[in-house]
Amino acid sequence: MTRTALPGRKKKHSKKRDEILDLIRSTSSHPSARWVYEQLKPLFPRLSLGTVYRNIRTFREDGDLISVGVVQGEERFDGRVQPHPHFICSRCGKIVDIEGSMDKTQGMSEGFIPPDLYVDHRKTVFYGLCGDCREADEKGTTTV
Amino acid sequence: MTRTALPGRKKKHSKKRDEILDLIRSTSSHPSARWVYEQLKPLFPRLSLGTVYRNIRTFREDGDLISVGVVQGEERFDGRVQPHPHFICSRCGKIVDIEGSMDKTQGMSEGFIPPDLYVDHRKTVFYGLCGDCREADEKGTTTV
DNA sequence: GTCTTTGCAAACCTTTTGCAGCTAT
DNA sequence: ATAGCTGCAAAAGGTTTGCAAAGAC
Repeated sequence: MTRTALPGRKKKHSKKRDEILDLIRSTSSHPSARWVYEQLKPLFPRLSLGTVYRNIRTFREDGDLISVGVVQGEERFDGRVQPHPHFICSRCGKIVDIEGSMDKTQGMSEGFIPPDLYVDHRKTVFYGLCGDCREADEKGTTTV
Repeated sequence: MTRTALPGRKKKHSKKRDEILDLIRSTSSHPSARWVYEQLKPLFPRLSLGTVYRNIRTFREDGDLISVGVVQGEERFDGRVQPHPHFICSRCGKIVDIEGSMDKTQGMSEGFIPPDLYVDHRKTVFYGLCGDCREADEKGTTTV
């Protein structure tokens, strides 16, 4: 699902669009739209935030990226599209990829899912404190 | 965590606050703040949306409810606070509780979580189509 | 030339907040 | 009387959208 391009949609090439996807794919920071915008703005002084939002939306519809979720009010994305768990720091919002296969289809048909529900995929997110925030906690130097 | 009441906070009794929590606890619809507001507005004509938001925030800080996540732009809550998986319909946003213990601490220390990350809890969400939306799909009568 | 993409700004929506008045203790 | 709570309206902050200009084919 979400793989079908809209019937009459034929894309034209766009440098900015390419850069947006490349950037998201090249980072492991699980960026927000604003972060992408801020990174690319120096390269493309005429870039606008709306363009970033529009392209990210299209990428998601096309399956070129996935949404990790909304963290502290901002939606965060991941260019690594194969399902995998994430860790999110409850304090600073940092997102870390977790290695593991627990997000595969396995475990989906174990019987506790009502039969009228069609499951397409699952997301697993671990919450807690990242190293930096835990250190700050121990020192009492609350950073965030 | 999120169980500690703020140092100098002593609550006074409030009928509206009680009703808000009771309502959230009594439904399995995993409501949004607005839904709660709309349900209670007839009972309390002077209820304001801000009050609902304020109380829900406090409940979450006190561990009286949990956030399931942001679905179609709205945050959704659950009065069933013990960890359990959820199913979210990608089309209509319906949320269903899933029975299972996969959200317990088990699986958290299986080695694939970097040691500097302190994991407090995890969330598992299944995505797909609920029965109604799947039916609509089959009939071609797209409802949502 | 046609259709897509973009910049810009306004609009949208959910959530938060300031403040004055009200309520519980 | 003193704190906490609420209504109201405004503000905030992220995301979407309308439209005209620019770009791709």
